Amino acid sequence: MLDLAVLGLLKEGDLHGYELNKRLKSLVGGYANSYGALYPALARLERRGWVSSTAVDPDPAGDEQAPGEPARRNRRRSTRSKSGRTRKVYQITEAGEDHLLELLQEDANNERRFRLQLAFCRFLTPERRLALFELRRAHLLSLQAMARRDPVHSTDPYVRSLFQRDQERREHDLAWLDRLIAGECAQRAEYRTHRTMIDADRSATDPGGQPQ
Amino acid sequence: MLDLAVLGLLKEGDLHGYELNKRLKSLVGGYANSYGALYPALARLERRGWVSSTAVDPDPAGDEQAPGEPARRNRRRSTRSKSGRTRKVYQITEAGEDHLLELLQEDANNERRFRLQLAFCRFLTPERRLALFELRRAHLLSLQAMARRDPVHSTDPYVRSLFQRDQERREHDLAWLDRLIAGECAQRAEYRTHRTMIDADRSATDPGGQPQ
DNA sequence: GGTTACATGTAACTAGTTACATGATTAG
DNA sequence: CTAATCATGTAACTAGTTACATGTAACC
Repeated sequence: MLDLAVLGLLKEGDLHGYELNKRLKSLVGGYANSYGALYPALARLERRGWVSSTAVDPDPAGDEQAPGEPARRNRRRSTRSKSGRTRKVYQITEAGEDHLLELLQEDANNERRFRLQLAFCRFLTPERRLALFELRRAHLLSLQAMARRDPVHSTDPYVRSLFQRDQERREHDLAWLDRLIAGECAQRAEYRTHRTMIDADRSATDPGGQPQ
Repeated sequence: MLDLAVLGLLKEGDLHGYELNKRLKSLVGGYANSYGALYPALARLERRGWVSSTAVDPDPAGDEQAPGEPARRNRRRSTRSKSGRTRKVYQITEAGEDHLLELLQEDANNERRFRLQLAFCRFLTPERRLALFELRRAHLLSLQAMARRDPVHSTDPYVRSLFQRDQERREHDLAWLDRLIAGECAQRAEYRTHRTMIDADRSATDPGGQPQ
């Protein structure tokens, strides 16, 4: 799961571990500053060839930075910015990008995973993205069906309140997902309309087109 | 976490592992039929003296059953009901009940744990129950504050949609919790009114009582 | 001169899943 | 007779947390 998050964040741009962790915290709702998971994950990703790393000196003789580097005099504050020690900046590899696309499509029966998949689903093709949403939708529907099949037996008010909240949450989630799906379809329709208009333009002599 | 769920369920009545797992499935939203976690947990709980177990033969020479046992002839279907093999029925011990009360009060910053705490919070005193709710409320408020402090930077529509859902969920959850808390306070007020009436009855000569 | 933030990492632990092994009983 | 359900368990794995170790540099 961390793999998905890390690869997704690295696809947006190169980062070092500490910075990755900060972004993870805001991305995953209430994620601990759990370096104990992140650094081993980065090492693993590198071993498997999905990311590569570059040691970056805080006081750089390094010249790998952007070509329009600020001049020497304000380096001490601007390029070093803040860095206690040498950082390891990670980049995603081509193999890593392929793997990311795989991770973005699997399952969707896991709340946390789907959250990450959604956060990076823009990297998928529209078709695969829609498939992901539909998969999640099917899962939510099956949960809802299960809940309806065997309703709460308990008479305890706290348990009943809990289960009612669950149901409201499921319904809210489904409505939200449906809006996302509708958005996808609208986009697709827009694209198709656009293409149709171009087609019509290209062959203005055509009389009917497709029915409906 | 399983400890909490198991002790809570056993406090309601003696159960064997297989049955426990079925109840867990409905209690914890979408819990796998994960015997690989349950049976080791039961063994651990027993080692620590929080539960004790009794082997129950499916074709009982056993006489531990309720005194009003149905007669011999329909035993083969009614008392055995369904049992492929010898079951191990677990009971909660006194030490286990103490431990359960501890588990019911710790933290509340964990979604899944709080779910279980709520499911069994009826075993707490009203004071401790209210304290639990307030703890959870404080946690939700801090999450909300955090989200407000650094809002979404991303312009990606999927990410934005995700974070908006998060906020709606937080608000819905808080409102729900507030209703629970209000319920607790109402109960307390009811009790106090009741007691006051009794007090007034007992000493009808008393003129003022406490102001307000 | 102490606290906070930057930066990387390890070890031990918590928590749960997946897959397997085994075997009895019951319903179709 | 075969599939499903009942019933208990183990082993290997996935996933993440907590606590520790280490050191720099900026902020007040």
